[in-house]
Amino acid sequence: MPDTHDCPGCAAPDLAFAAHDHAHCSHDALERAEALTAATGARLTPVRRRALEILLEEHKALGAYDVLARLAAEGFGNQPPVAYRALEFLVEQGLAHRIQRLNAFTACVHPGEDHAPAFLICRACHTVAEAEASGARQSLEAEAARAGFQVERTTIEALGLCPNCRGQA
Amino acid sequence: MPDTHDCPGCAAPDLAFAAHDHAHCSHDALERAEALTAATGARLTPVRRRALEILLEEHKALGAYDVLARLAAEGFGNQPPVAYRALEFLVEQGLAHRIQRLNAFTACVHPGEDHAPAFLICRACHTVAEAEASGARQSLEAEAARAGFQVERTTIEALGLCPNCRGQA
DNA sequence: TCTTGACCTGTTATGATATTACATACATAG
DNA sequence: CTATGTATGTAATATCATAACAGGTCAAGA
Repeated sequence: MPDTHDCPGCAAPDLAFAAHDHAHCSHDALERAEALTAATGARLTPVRRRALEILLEEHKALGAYDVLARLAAEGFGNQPPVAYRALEFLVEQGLAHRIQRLNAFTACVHPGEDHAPAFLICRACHTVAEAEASGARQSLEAEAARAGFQVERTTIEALGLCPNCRGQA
Repeated sequence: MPDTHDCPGCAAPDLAFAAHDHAHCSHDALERAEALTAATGARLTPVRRRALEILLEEHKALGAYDVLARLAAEGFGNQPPVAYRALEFLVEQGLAHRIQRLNAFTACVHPGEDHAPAFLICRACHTVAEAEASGARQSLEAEAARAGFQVERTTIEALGLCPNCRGQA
């Protein structure tokens, strides 16, 4: 299993926006997913695995129905729960994330590493990058603590323009 | 028009979770809303004003259809766009916020003051508190800048337990 | 005054997202 | 082999959101 230094997500915070060997990038994530689920006993079944592969194809967020259409075309069930269940599993296992702002899902770029992700969503090309949010998360927790609030889950997302689309505007 | 020191939102970051004179709190927000819209020329029409009053009744987030039902019962239109348009106006004017995690809306507790809000959402009682997110937002911007990403809008939300519900668990 | 144009409200229709409930299949521990 | 838990498939429905168009109001300018 690769260590942290091999993790493309960690090595390049702007990974999603930069040209890179995406085949390697997604292959790596898939391998990690297999290792992780094997380690915890979670079952990465064919639908689930395929759903993850679909999310890994691009650094974008896909709606459940987009994923569903792809799965259905490949012979899996064609009703919404098929997609929602697979996606829910991936999110629970930390293999994918839900982007609240888009009601959509994106593959995690460094599964298995404890991380507090923030998402950078380009409104022009719809690329979604996963950035480190530990600083933001800490601030948020501190503010919450002031109000006596106990944080369980956080949503930290930014909408804007990625470096590529900025250039074109 | 009251200055910052009269603002209940600023005075108490845990306002929503604490017992307080809510009649004064919501009345105050409504007054501010009137002053603000008058100042900018925006039209706080009857539906819009009523929608804001409905949101101000509680420190919770209401779905568009909840607001719609209330409006319809009072003689306004009963089709979705009626609610969505009023809510959209309120959000644009900074009089309400959209809570992405809940697909719902909540009244702003200190309209008119430039602020970067974070939301603390209690999963037990569904109270939504507006906290200061300038620290978190700064961290997020810094991280985004590292990737060359230009932030336009942020979503910063925490789901967890409010002080009251924590005690009961 | 009349007209124009901007904006607001209402309604119909539809689209997009998500869940509940139940039936069937499949793996594996006993 | 069979009981149990878990995964998958499907039907039906609930929930959230928008497009498109019609009619109303109001104020600015011809």
